[in-house]
Amino acid sequence: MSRGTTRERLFTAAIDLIAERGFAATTVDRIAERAGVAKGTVYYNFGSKSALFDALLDFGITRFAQRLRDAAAGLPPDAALDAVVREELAFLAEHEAFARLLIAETWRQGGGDWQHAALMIRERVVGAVADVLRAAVDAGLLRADLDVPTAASAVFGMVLVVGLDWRALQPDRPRAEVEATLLDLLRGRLAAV
Amino acid sequence: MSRGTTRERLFTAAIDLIAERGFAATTVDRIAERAGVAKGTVYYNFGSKSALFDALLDFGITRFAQRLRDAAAGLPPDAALDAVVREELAFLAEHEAFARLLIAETWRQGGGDWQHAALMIRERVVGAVADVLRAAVDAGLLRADLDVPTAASAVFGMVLVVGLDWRALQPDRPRAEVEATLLDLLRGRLAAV
Amino acid sequence: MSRGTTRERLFTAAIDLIAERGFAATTVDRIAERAGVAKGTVYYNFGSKSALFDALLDFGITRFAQRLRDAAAGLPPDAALDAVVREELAFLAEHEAFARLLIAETWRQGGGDWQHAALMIRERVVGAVADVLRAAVDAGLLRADLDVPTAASAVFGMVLVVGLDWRALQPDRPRAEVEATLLDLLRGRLAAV
Amino acid sequence: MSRGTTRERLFTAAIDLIAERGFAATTVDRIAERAGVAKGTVYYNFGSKSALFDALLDFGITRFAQRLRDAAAGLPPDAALDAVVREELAFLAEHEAFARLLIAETWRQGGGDWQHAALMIRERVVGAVADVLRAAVDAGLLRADLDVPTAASAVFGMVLVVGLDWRALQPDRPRAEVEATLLDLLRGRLAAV
DNA sequence: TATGAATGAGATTTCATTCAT
DNA sequence: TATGAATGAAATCTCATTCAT
Repeated sequence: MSRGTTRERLFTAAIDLIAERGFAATTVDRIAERAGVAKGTVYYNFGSKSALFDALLDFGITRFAQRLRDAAAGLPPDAALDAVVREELAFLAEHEAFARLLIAETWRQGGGDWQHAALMIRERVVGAVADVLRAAVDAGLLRADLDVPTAASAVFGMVLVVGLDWRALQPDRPRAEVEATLLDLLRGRLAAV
Repeated sequence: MSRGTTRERLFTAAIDLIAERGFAATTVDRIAERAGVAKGTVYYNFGSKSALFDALLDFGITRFAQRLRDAAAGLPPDAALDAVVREELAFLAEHEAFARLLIAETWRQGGGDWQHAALMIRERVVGAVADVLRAAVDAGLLRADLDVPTAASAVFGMVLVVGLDWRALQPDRPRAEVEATLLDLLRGRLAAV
Repeated sequence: MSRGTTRERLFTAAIDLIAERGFAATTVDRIAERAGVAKGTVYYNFGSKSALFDALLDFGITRFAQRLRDAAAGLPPDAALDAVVREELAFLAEHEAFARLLIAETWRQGGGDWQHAALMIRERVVGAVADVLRAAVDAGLLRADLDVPTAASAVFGMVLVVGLDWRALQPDRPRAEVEATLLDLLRGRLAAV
Repeated sequence: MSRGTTRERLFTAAIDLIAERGFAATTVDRIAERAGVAKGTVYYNFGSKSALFDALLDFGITRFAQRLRDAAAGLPPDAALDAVVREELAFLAEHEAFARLLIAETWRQGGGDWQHAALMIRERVVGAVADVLRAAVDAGLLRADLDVPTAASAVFGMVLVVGLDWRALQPDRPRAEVEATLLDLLRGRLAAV
């Protein structure tokens, strides 16, 4: 089996398991078992459990950010914002396990390497949202004095939490409904009249 | 040292450590060490590591929910929504470690005990937000067909993520600025004109 | 069981086993088994396998050096030299396992902590021999220009190697005979006439 | 690359590493890495880690013993003893890593394979010293009742320990000085007058 | 002749829990 | 009410060896 294939199998297995139980509670034994390889293979490929986690986080974040950028590419600013929100929700639904992992392992403090991971999230995923907001500001669609980083964080967080709650509490609900509520909220269309 | 004092010291120590490393990665040894007591004392007072965590979560959530309810109490619906957002942000700033713990340990699945904890969050904290939204709908301030649970989740999540990013990335920024951006976003005041 | 007792039992067990197989080939499992304690107890008391080894080396060297000093104490320089040689041989016979460990694990290079251990040997055990030689020089019994450190190293090494070969190859030979050959060699009494 | 070259590169790498860390603590991975070949190449050439070690020990000991015999060949007994000591010291200086390996891995017991290696040392290297001593006894230069095996062990050990201490502690000291002290000690020329 | 990904047995280490004091 | 030495199950990690290429 090629090295690449093995690494991907381990990624998939690890994402699922870490999402379910968390990083610390997921054993290398189980990751190897689910990937269908020997335990030593994890260490041959990644060196340590936490190196596997780092690689996996990097892999997932890169894909996530790229998805958001691709969704917005070429659209006018107002449509781009809707597209980014839609795409984030779609990604969460598709990669629910990774989303759980992201929210559970990201907001750490002090723990050395985790700080680094947290910054990666901000820079790459939230950054994609911020870029769209900034383009909307430049196009005159949003207030010129908008606090873009905070707004990007707010949009990203709102969709993330709503997405996870949706999957956890009402998984049978159609995505369109959840999406509509989010877009209404975002566009200020909550008022009664 | 009184029992109450010992328990409180253990609470504080556990919150800090779990916020830093996560529940599974926090050892009873370190909790006891930071609290300045012997390891056996943890077991004498709480019986087990997870019982300590449950007690701590219950304690924190009760306070958090009560703060949100108190903030909204007696206010007209529109002012109540602002007040709840303000209070959530204030609580996050005051109890940053607990907030990190909350976001890190809540969205788990399959873990058995964790499901229970997750529901407690939803029912008690997000419930406080939902109550305010429902009152606004009843008062005709918000659309009658508003998806209240989703909106509550969105509001709670937006503030939570923005609050943690604020503390992590720009701790010196005045709370008023962050608050203003959040309220504008919530009230649909982002449009350029 | 008191902590002191447990540590001593682990020392004894570890010295025997490391002498037989070497440090790296001796498992913590076997050390614990021979000491009659659980494996975790080794870690509770010493923190790591190599910390146990360091403690054990320090313990053994301290005893060894003290035995040599005590043997020479109060004797005139010429008798002191004989006494030190006799005592070194006696110690090797009594603590054969520790002697094997000493010779096997001491002359390492580069490996970080081992350098430190090697210096301890030199400073404390060989130092005891050097002190006796220096006293003999001062008393006019040995050449004033004697290279004391090298001579001390030579005397120590000669007795060490002879002692280990004796135990390994001819364990039934009386110590007196081996001792006599060593003292003759040392005193320059090998010549035919 | 020829087979001979590969084997030599592996010898050199293994000697250095085993001298630094010991046999058990030296991994086949590191040997291959330092030799600049793939791990499988070690197995292709030697079949196993211990076979590599055996071959290396045999190679080194053969050379060592031969050097001692060559140095003594054709000399009168008294000059031969000096020559053997000088040559041993020279060999240690040239092949310091091998000497460390020798002293570290020789005095084991119970290890099964090691017993064999230990006997090889005794028979071949110390045997060369013993032969010279026996010739001196036969020539009437040394006491007829000299315990030749013990004396050979003593001479070999003295030079070995002094040589390693010299390289480890005072590598810049000229060999002639160390040599002179050893020969004086051996010839009983330590007395003050 | 050489490679290096994969293995799995066995090593070191961790840590929640117990219990005698 | 509190302690901390001891435990042992279960975790992480190592590494000699194999084998398809």
